[in-house]
Amino acid sequence: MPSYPLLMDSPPRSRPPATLASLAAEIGVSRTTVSNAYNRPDQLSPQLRARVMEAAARLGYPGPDPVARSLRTRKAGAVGLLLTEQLSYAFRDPAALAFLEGLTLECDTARVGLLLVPARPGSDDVSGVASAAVDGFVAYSMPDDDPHLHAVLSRRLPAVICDQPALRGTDLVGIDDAAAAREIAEHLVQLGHRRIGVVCMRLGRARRDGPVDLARQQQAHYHVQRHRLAGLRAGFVAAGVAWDRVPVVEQFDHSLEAGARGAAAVLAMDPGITALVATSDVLAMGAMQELARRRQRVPEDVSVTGFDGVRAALDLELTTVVQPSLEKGRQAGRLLLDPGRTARGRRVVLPTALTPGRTTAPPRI
Amino acid sequence: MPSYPLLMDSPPRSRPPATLASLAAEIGVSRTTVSNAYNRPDQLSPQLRARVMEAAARLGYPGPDPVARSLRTRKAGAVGLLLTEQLSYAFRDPAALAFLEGLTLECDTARVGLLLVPARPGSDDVSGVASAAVDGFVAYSMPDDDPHLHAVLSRRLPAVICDQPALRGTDLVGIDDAAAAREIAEHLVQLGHRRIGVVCMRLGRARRDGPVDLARQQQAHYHVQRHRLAGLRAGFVAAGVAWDRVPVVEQFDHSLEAGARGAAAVLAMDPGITALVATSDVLAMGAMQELARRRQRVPEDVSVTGFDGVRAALDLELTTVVQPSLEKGRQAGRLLLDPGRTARGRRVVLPTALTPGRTTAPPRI
DNA sequence: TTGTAGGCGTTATCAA
DNA sequence: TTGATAACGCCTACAA
Repeated sequence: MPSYPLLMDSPPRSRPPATLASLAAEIGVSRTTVSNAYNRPDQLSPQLRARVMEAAARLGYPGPDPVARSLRTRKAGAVGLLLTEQLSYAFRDPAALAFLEGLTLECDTARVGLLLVPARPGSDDVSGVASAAVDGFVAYSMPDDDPHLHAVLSRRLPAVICDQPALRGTDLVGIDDAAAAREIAEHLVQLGHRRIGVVCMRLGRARRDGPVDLARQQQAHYHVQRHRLAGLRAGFVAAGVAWDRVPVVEQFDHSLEAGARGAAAVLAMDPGITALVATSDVLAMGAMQELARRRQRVPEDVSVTGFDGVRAALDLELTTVVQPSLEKGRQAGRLLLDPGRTARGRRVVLPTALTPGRTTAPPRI
Repeated sequence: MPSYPLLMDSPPRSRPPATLASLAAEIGVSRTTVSNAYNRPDQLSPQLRARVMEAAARLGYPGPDPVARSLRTRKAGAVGLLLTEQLSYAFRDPAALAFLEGLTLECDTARVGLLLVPARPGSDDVSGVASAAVDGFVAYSMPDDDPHLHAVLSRRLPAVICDQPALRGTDLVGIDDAAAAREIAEHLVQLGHRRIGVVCMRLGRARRDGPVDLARQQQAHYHVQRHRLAGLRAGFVAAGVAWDRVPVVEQFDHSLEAGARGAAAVLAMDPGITALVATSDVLAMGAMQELARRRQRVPEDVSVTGFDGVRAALDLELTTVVQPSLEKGRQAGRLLLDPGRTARGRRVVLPTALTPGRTTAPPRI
């Protein structure tokens, strides 16, 4: 990597950087006047203001320091976004991206920045949360035992939790995961499926891949997954399926590859399933790749369902539940940025729609 | 939207929020001691520290205020990212996403947050830049006349510019756009193409769609586009192509639809082209959709090329130039966060690779 | 229209 | 090991 220390054209670096006070002294006016020149131009004669600005340019004064201003006004002009994953990871999940897009939309109109706060799942270092200069937080899909989340809550700032977990005293945005999952179960039951398998996303902070027993399903720290599994179980049990015989496989990673691995694990546990339920579209699409490798046709040999309704899944005509991910982001932003924000504990539950595609059909024979 | 003002379980709101000073007074120690309890635990007897923390919990003191700390230490613990588009837009561009991913990777390891600073193309309101509490900025693909960019430069903070524009005194990360574009031209020339059309991205801040004359090509405020067009021109002119006969169509939006419209416009200007060059993969993929609608086969009837090497394009086996978008983000982050940062005006030029796919072939006849 | 002065909450420095 | 003091740079009543 070439590195040319080129000619500096930055202004005289000798003098200490100009401040509002030094600028005021320079032109022989008060600090108030300089402050007003920036924040209340109408409180000033145009000539005086021009003089101030001219001097500012001359001395290289970049305008009032945002940090000092924040300290004084008690406003940061930014909101923090807490993501469960290493930041770079979130950008790989289409549903998370849609959420982010919705949130930024609201931040744009409210004229506030969005601070991405890293929250590595393995790390208990919450300094990123503690040191974030923000007016509030949005927590996106965090497990209920995540220290970063609790660090957010202890900051005593406005907070909106999206998807999970359900905590008293903060605003919530989400969907009815259990009901939506149950619809999937009923759809498959109605088609005639009784022998199924499930691939779900991570249920806790620790890396773990493989079969999940009922206890772990019910104790999952990711409420979304817990509720989706509960919904599936309710739907299938109602149709007489013995849930303890249903292979449920957890995948820590959220990727096509993980979906493929999950499908393989499920098939190893019961090669005779007629339907494979995934708790996300990404996992479902990965599962379909695995089935293709095994020359199993979808839906003739095995039906497959997803969850989320991401673009790629809809293009594939995957049977899935469509949820308004972008709208979730918007609602989270609105709740947080709502100027008349007084009541806490508001809940926004967004609608979902079971969307049958071409990946589900009656079981063979 | 249901909205339940539920039971507040927030602690006593009567008292004014605790501060380091009030906490110190409460337990009868100095502020220094409390500060040390948080920042230099080893400078304290364990018992005293325990007493401090206990009192903090009791009074609901959330720890040192990040803004006040920033003011004192002159460190914000965050970097700002300036994007040319409404934030929500950037999340639709795979190359921008890859860049973002690379940048966040570096921010993660450096333990700093990333502040997304909105910079609407139409707006001249640079208050978002002026009020960003950050230690430095990364400007991603901004036009050279953008007021937000100049606001960044006048903040006198470390700044790294990615892709464009080339400005003395700041660090730069990019690729050799002209050379890469010229390779595309030479590839097509070698195949035998002499009658071509071009769809390019926006060349200025104002919305504009349609044919672009040479003057506008050479005055484009987006350096990347300017250099790519210059590279194409150089390559084709060298082969005897009369550039002023080549239809070049600008598209303000960056989407598949825009690519389709651009292709349509080019074909309207010269239905006899044998190759269509797009200055981004997204535009190229949109153009292919338009060609498909017209029952023009690629590459039999028309060859198509892109630029960027995004995943979807490579899956389609589009002939394109692959550039290391994620690596650009990393390099930008490194340059900015480099602790030994003294020299300005460093330049990092990353390699590109012309990657022939299945969308280019010799012209028919 | 302009100026005075106090304080926002913290940390660095130096002394005890 | 602990404490006193002085900034950090700004905003905003209030007064002139």
